[in-house]
Amino acid sequence: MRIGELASRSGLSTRTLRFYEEVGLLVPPPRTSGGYRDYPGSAVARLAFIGESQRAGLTLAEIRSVLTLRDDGQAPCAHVTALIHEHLDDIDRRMAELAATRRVLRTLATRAAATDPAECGGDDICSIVIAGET
Amino acid sequence: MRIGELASRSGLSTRTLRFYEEVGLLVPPPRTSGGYRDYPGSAVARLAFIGESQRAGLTLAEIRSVLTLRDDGQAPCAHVTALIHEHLDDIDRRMAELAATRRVLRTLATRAAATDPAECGGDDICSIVIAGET
DNA sequence: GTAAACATTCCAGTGCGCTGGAAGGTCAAG
DNA sequence: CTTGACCTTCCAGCGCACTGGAATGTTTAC
Repeated sequence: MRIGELASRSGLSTRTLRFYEEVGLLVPPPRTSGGYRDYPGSAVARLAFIGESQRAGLTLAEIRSVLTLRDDGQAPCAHVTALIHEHLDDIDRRMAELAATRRVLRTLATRAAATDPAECGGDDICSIVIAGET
Repeated sequence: MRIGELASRSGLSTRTLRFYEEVGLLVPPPRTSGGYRDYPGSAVARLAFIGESQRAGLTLAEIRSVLTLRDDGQAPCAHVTALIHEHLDDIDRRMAELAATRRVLRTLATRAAATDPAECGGDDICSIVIAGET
């Protein structure tokens, strides 16, 4: 199948497919006599795997590492399991960071609600963000 | 004060300070006879404001927009309040996304725990990520 | 007088996942 | 035979917040 068909079957652009080849996610397929890429049917499943892995938050580099193992004939189970747990930890960290930022913003929102714009204009830049000694 | 002193007082690098000037967060200060930047004391408070705004999750472009209002003599209260609420919404969206990704990963972790590496090796790439018809 | 610490400018790169344009070659339908 | 859809390569940029190096100039301390 040519790149356009693979694109519409996978929901990706032809540009993205060529990019995936460039970064090693897709094995360079054989070419037709005219020089067109000629993908095997299995490319669709490979792209589905890539998409699912992305939805799980894996980076392209990590996905490539899994695919490379597979292409070398090795079972990637252990590697995949490790990646999953790394990402769970990562997500927990990021959620904690977001929660902290959210607390900061909530404080500012409260302060904003209590601020009279008329009295805003002291020496500081913005008494909502950095509270003055009021 | 010269750039090195401002850097150590603010905890930023001299590179970052020059970068901040380049992107319009710092007003270009006067220069000494030797061509060195000569910052007013108020630059410290300005950088504190920038830092606090960043901790609240504002982008440098947004922070600049607040500072520009201030530099033009206008009270940025209303603008700041709007930014705060935009970011709160943004954070809620991102936390929901992270939670969704986390659910995907939890599913994969469960599947990984139930996967026997010995039987991994079918036609698919990884039965943890995309479950086969087991 | 000389060395070290500090400053200047300019250009360019980082990571991530694409996306865009230009200039051209190939193939099927009419 | 021409049109138009499809394909090719190459180079370049996005957004974000910096960071790095090179080559050079200034100030301070001894």
